Amino acid sequence: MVTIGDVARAAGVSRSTASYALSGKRAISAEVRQRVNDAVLRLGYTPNAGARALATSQTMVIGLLAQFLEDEFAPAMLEYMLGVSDTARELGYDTLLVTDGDGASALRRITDSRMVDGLVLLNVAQDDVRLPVLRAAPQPGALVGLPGDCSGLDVFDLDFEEAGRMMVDHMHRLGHRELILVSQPEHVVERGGAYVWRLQDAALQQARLRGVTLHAVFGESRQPAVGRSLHGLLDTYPDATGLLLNNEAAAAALPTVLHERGLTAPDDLSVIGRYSDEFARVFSLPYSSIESAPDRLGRMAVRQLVRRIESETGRAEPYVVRFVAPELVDRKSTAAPRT
Amino acid sequence: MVTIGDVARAAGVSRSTASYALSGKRAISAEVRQRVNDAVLRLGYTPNAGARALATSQTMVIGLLAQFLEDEFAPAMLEYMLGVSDTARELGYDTLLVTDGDGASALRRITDSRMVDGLVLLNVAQDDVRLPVLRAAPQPGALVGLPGDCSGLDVFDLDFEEAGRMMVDHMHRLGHRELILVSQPEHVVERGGAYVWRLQDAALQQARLRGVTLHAVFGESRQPAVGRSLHGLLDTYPDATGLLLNNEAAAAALPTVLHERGLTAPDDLSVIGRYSDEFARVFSLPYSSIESAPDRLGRMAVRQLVRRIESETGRAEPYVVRFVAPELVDRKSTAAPRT
DNA sequence: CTGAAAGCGCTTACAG
DNA sequence: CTGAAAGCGCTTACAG
Repeated sequence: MVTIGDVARAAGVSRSTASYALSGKRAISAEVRQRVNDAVLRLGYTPNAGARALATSQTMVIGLLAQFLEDEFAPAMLEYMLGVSDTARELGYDTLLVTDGDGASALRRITDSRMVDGLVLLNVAQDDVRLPVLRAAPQPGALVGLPGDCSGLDVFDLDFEEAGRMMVDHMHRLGHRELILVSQPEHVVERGGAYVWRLQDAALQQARLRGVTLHAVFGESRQPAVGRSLHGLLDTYPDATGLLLNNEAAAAALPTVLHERGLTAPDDLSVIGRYSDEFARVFSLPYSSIESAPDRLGRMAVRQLVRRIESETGRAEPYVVRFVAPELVDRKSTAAPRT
Repeated sequence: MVTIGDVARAAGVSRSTASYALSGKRAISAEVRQRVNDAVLRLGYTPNAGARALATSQTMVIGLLAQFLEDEFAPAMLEYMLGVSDTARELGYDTLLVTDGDGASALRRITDSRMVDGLVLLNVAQDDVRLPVLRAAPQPGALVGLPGDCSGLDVFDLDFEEAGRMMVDHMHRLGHRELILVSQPEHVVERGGAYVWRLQDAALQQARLRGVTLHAVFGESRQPAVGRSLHGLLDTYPDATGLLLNNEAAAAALPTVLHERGLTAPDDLSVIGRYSDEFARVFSLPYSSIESAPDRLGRMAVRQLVRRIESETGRAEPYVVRFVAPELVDRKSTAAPRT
């Protein structure tokens, strides 16, 4: 292994001078800088990450905690992960991916051992057991997903309340008076998936306001249950003319279900989902949707995290809770109801 | 930060004794061991990962290189990633996720700086530019995907040749005499996605052997092109009675396409894909498929990698190239052709 | 503008 | 069975 000592010797300078020449942290004569750079190239020197971390207390790694729970939809998670990983790299950080079932103890392991400079948590629950660990950690943390208690952390999420209202208003404006809202499975709610009820409660309230009947139900997230459950709903509420989906798995399953029933959107049924444009493409989903902006949320979380990591003042800045405004991407799956 | 020095002082022993008590690498009196353990618990000590890495030259991290290319299908990649990450954790390793566009220089960065003890590469191409870098690295590497040159590396992949033959034979046995094989986009082939032609060539040969007409074509991987291309194929080969898919995006788009044409599998068309059971569930795909076993391949790669990392003899063992035998998962999407 | 030295927090021969 | 010391490869005050 070639060390900075080798570089220094080859350049005929001391190790400290070699180090400073590379970091640029103090003035170095042009000639010495040149000799050091030449030596680096000639020997193929790269600083040892562990040694640097030990000396500087900076690892240049951020931890990404992603939980892949049985009843959650993995492909949706991937988009957040890539947003985080790509942004981290742009800002000079590598990403330690943690997918442990037990997120709290994994988090403790990573933070206590100083493997990372900061953390991004995905899929954050109302009363997330990882948060007390994260608050107690010496590293700053950023969340994608709104918990009950945001203290001491930066939080980024879609404005699910507004998304719920938008869905209802859009349908109401077209003339719909009876709608079905399919949320995530009840398990997700029980586990504290706050976005489920944030969207649902707002939608229900808006429906009351507009005089619209809204049947709010929990969906499923795995085949074949998700398909069966959609069939059941359409059987149960035959007069509903619009379908709102806050459930990626249900959205992915809907084309098949509609096909099996011989229905077409928007002729027979108007449909609005809540997922990203990328998700729509990947799953060939022809339904209008509220853009969930996973890449943007991942970027925002990492940017803020790195700001806190890198600046003294950043550490002390007040914590932020930032909501992305929902946007409706029109894919022509809604229309006036059949009369 | 609490260090092993703090633990040693609290336990009234030297730092080396504290270290040995924790590692168990030499005999320690029961009483001292007890005092050290108590101190660890009381102070909440966790070893500093960077310091340990520096002292031992072991990071207990493996690097996972995943390339998300524009014309490849991300959700399929996720399954491999989780197989790797979960297995790594079981074996005591964390996972550094690298998703850089430029895989070769990212790989060099990770290996030169000694951030990882070993590497798993996904999505390996015939003439993968990352392989020379990996071979030159001091850490061992394992591949998921078969390159042209396997020297110096452990390689794991699905037996795509056998998969191609199985698809053709299965259809032939049911009485089909004209089939369409939809592969990945031509870009994937040009970039060296060897599995595309490994399956295709074997399928073509088997078709000749059986007297079956096989139209082998490149598909697309993004909406809306993938749907249009499937429509085009069904228009071009109206007499084909069976469809073989070596293209996850095409499989995901097929339900919608068949719906739009008013076709049903297997009544109007027999279909076999090549994807995992998990993928079938996630995308609600009702088609029989050759199991691509991403989790198993990820596990195998990590197991072998860790064996090489951890044992002296493991380092020296001959390199392996191991193929997973394809299995056909029957979802009742094939039948005798309509006469 | 440059160098000698201390220190980051571990592990592990070397001594006893 | 235990301790004092060296060393892993860096960075960064401290001196000049």
